[in-house]
Amino acid sequence: MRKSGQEINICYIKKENTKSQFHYGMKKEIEKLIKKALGKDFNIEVGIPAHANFGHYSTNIAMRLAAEEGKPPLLVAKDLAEKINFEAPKGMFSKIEAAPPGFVNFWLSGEFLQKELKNIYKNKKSYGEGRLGRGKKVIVEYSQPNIAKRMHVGHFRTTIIGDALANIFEELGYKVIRWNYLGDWGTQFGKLISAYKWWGDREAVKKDPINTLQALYVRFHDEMKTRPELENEGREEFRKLEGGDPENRKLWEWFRKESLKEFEKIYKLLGVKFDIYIGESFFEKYMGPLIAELEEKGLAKKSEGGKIIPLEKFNLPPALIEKSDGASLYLTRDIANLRYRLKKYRPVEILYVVGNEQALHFEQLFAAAELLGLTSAKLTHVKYGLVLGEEGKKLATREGRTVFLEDVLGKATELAQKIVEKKNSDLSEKKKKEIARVVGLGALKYNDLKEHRHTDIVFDWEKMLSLSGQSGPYLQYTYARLSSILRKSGRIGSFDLKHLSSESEITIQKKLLDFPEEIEKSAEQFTTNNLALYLYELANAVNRFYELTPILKDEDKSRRNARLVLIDSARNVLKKGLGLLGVEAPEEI
RNA sequence: GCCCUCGUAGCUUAAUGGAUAAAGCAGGACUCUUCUAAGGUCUUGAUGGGGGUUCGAUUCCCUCCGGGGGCACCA
Repeated sequence: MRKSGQEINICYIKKENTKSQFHYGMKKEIEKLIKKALGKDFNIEVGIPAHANFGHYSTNIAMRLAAEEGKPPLLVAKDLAEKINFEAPKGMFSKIEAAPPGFVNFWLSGEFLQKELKNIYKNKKSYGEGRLGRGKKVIVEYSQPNIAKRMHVGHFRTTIIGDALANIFEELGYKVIRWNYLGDWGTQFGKLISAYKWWGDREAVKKDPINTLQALYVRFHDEMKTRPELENEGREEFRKLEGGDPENRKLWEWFRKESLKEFEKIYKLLGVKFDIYIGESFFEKYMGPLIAELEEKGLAKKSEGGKIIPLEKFNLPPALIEKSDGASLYLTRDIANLRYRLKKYRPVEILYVVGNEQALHFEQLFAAAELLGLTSAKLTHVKYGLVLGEEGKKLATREGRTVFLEDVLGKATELAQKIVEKKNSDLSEKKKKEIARVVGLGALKYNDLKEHRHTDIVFDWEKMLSLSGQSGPYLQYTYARLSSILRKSGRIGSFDLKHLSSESEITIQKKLLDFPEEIEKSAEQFTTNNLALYLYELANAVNRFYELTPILKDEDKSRRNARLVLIDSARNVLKKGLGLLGVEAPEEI
């Protein structure tokens, strides 16, 4: 994989640009309303307060206006609240009030919430979809496994974060290109070829390709400790490979083919798909011309036997693009890759979902892109924290200190299987097995996606396999229970949503209304934790609701059906939201 | 040494510069004759230290302390 900084945009702005670019949903509506009431353009921000007694929505604009106009904030807020009340569509709010020190708080009316719920219910398939990405392409690069190495827990993060972000952008109407940039080129393959020539066994590789190859690689590094000359040998083999040596080429192709087969198996287990598998080797043919061009334009120069792009003006160390032996480097291939993508696909944005440890590489890449005028897309390094070993240190393949993805998946499924046996032993074996798979995988994915991607994760079996509390299975459980109620209810007949006036019912209605904005936020910030938390809060509100409110037994059919509409809508949002996170929602659990 | 990143409850984490810092786990007390107890209810408990900007700072700036990662012939 790309071994593994703050997102870096192409203009070399160091800070993440997280200003709103999509905007759809209630906040946007209220912002428009305030603008109208204000009668002037002002940077208006509407938020959702932390406490229910401060309203459904809130704005601090009065305090900023007060500072500008030199008036008491609360007075400005009161004045503004009055104006908005006048401008607001009839029946939209039940209350708009000014609160000290100068907030304006908004409460949606029951009537309005009911109207919105009806919309959500009627458009259940499309609810959450945005249009802002229409006609635009985004390339999301993620997973990036290395040929001849087993995928480990580190790959899990890039793969599921990338997959979720791709889903989220798609939901907003973008055409998303899911790109698996394979680590299939570089000195490591010289080392591997060298190792194979020393100790390789054709039959053993055939039988168990990746494990055998990986063992060879680890042995090579071990032996290098006592035989340092091996290092040069590895480099030489890579140089030969890059020069077109038939024997090395053939070995490389073989290793690559076998590796891809095994990767496919894992992706199938993970439920992840890619549109394009183009790895580093694809760009080999562009290396010579690219380096020549960089030199011609005066961007690159010789240094210490190799060739570098000086990047002082970006306050960065020089970027090495050609080694003294003439071999190309990771960065060189990435520059070629970027140019290729921009030309062929014309994306508006490219996301590189790669660990924090590669921050410098991407700073250098983006700086080089600017020098070359490759500025037609916004480039973002979507960084994530490392998966550290239990002792809090980096897991390294070279030393053989890793936890493999397959083992994690297996263990999660096994644990889920035990729990299904205990909780739902009367289900068929086939169903139990399927539930164990979905729940085990859901637990792993949710556990990761619920944390901010910048956070380092210390590998911990127990936490990874958590099946209760804020977890994937909790959401799946809620979904399955709602499904069960709706199965038993039969067709929902006529209903009157006016019945949905209890506190818990209003909480759910309001929560459903926030869904589109949560998706938008995820896309703006390239995060999944907000969406994961949102779904948990929705599920929690729903669990509290049906815990105390029997739905099917209700004699009042109109009220019964209204409640069914409510939980059916919640069920659909849960399903769609989980789907965006790449988590399946089972009908039974 | 330079750069990136993180520091919030016993543990793992949330919080566009806002109002009473939010959860989960673990601990304690309840809760299944009632649509799945993988649930629900109650409860203990926190912003590393020091400055600054601001009406308001977990958030921005400076500094110190601490963890993790990176710094031209690996990817």
